[in-house]
Amino acid sequence: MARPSVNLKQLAEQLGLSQTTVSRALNGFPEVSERTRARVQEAARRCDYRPSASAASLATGRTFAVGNVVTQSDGIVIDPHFSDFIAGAGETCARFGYDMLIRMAEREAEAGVYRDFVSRRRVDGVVVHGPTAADPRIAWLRSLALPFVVHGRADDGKADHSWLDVNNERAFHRATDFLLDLGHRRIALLNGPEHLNFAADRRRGHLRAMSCAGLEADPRLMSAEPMLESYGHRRTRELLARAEPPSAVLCASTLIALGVVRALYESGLQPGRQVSVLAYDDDLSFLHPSTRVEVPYLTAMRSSIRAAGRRVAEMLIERIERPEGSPRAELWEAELVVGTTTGPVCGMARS
Amino acid sequence: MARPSVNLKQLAEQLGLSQTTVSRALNGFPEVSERTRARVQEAARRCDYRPSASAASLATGRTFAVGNVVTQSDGIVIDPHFSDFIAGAGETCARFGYDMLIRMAEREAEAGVYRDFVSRRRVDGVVVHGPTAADPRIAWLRSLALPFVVHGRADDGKADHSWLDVNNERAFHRATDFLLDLGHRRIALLNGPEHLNFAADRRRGHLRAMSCAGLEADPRLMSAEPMLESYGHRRTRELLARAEPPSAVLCASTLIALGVVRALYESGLQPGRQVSVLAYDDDLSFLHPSTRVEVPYLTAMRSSIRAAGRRVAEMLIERIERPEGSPRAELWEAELVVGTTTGPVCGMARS
DNA sequence: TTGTATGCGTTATCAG
DNA sequence: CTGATAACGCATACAA
Repeated sequence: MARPSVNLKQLAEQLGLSQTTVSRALNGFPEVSERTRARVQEAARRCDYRPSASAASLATGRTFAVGNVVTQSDGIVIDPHFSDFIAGAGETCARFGYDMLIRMAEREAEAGVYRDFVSRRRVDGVVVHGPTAADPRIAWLRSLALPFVVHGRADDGKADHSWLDVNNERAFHRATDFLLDLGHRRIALLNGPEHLNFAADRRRGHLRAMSCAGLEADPRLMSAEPMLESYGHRRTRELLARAEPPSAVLCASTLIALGVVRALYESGLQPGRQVSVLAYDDDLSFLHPSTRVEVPYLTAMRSSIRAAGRRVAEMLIERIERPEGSPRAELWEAELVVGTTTGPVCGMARS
Repeated sequence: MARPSVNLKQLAEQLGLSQTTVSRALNGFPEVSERTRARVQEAARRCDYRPSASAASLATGRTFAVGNVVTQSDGIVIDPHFSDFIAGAGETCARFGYDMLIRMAEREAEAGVYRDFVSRRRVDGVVVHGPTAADPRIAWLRSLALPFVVHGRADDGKADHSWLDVNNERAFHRATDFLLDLGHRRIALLNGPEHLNFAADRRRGHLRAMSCAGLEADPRLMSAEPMLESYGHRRTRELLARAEPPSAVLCASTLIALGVVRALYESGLQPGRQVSVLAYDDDLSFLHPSTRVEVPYLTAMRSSIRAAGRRVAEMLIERIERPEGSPRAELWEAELVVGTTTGPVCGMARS
């Protein structure tokens, strides 16, 4: 058992003051004299006094922790996109004196976890990850009166809660336009799981761009799976084996793109030459330098998921600390970064 | 503000019992009659009663949370290896009713975070990540009497605390032997940062294997950097540009290996033909299907970091719940998985 | 087998 | 400006 340091009572005794005064001095209450405050702060520093989190929490109802439920429904658990988001959120939390609480659960148990968070007063608020169409979690959280911010959009974003999302539809519209401008017509879409709103939005953006150009998207060129390197690899091999292979591949993640590139090379093709590759780039920190280099390698629509994490945490803390304020919504635009993996349609893959 | 459900007092009143009896019934104390217990449990379920975490924590001193300090000293923050470990630890924690607390901090502030954890009674124990030679954190934690388990080895593993590590030295010894058996002599090592023990151990294993074979390792073929895809890519291009390029590359991570493979293909070389690639494989879940296939792609020394996370959390919870027990230490062996990226030395790269 | 009383370490209310 | 005193919600030593 870890033994704590001094507590408020001991500190007060040592100073010859009451606990009340010491508490007020430390918590920045205005009515305490400057002389006393200085003396108290000095003593607190000397004794390395810190208030017990559980005692403070019991007294105030606040925990200074934000919850994150990690569901492990599909085989994959914590994917790198998620952990980069957490890294960003963690930065903000640390800055504001909050901790991040992570709880793993089956997807069906997620409602129970929120209830648990509230009944046991474990967190002050939560981040909702991976919203789906008509996501039931929104209603649960509202009925629990637990502050929350959605990373992504639920209820088409018109709901009365805070959210932050990337304009995925426009990002994939633009990405498709870019490929169309290069002369590509047979464009494969390697999307993420489309029960998730962000992936559905991306698909819609792609389809809109195609139809705006008077083209019909070939459903056989579209797929939706968890965003793994192996998905890009396997799917690309399948696509290349067809009678009419695509001349361009649009990927929902740089991880997928790595697999696509690997498969292309294995088939003796060069990305940007025979087949163009364009990916959505979450600016993952461990792939960072692949994209953030002098001459970008991968052509991509980019928006930092870590920055999103930072901002979402800010929004959540604001909801927690000023619940009377109105919810905020932000829609970020991804930027197009032109690298070397895209080029005009040419060669064997001409359609 | 989230409004809680019923508390113990209300539940007791409702049942016409004392808080004590209700508490005991719920916590499985033997002295309560079965009839009463059943009645209490039924009522608790009906009211969805859950004890307040802060109140319970204040009364017992336990928090049912384990801490993880994430330092962001180098640019990279949460790398995928870390998050996969967390996923494993999270599984165990969930199973035992613990939550994972994540706090981000600068490396220099880590000592302060542990003190904060203890003084404010925020967690019951912590996982120590990325131990270095003569890691000061061990002493801090011991002096704080905070239960901890090290993922990796500190103090050469002879210290009086629990730890779990992979036998990195042997893994890289074996990996090197495997390449030597294939006839490779010029072997490049793309290691992780060598101030971390695991990387230092890997280097040692590699060097030992070389010297056992009567060979001298060429320091110009060895490098140590954060384990990014871009590192593998850039470094491979450098190596290939030399007068005497290596015929084999030994990587500290599959992420690095992906970059190596990409660079090889860009140079018109095929992994397993002109240049062999062997990686340490943490069995990262999002790369899982690339490596866990019928015919493995990448030749690798494999040990699941997620399984390590599961086991470390078990060990930590055991330390927390039975501090009088003796610490445990486990050294896991990585298994060799032969894939297609290695082959006998041949062609241009013959040395 | 059940109940009473007290402590856990803060914060907050209300006097002075 | 400062100080008693009462919550906060649970666990537990001690009585009955």
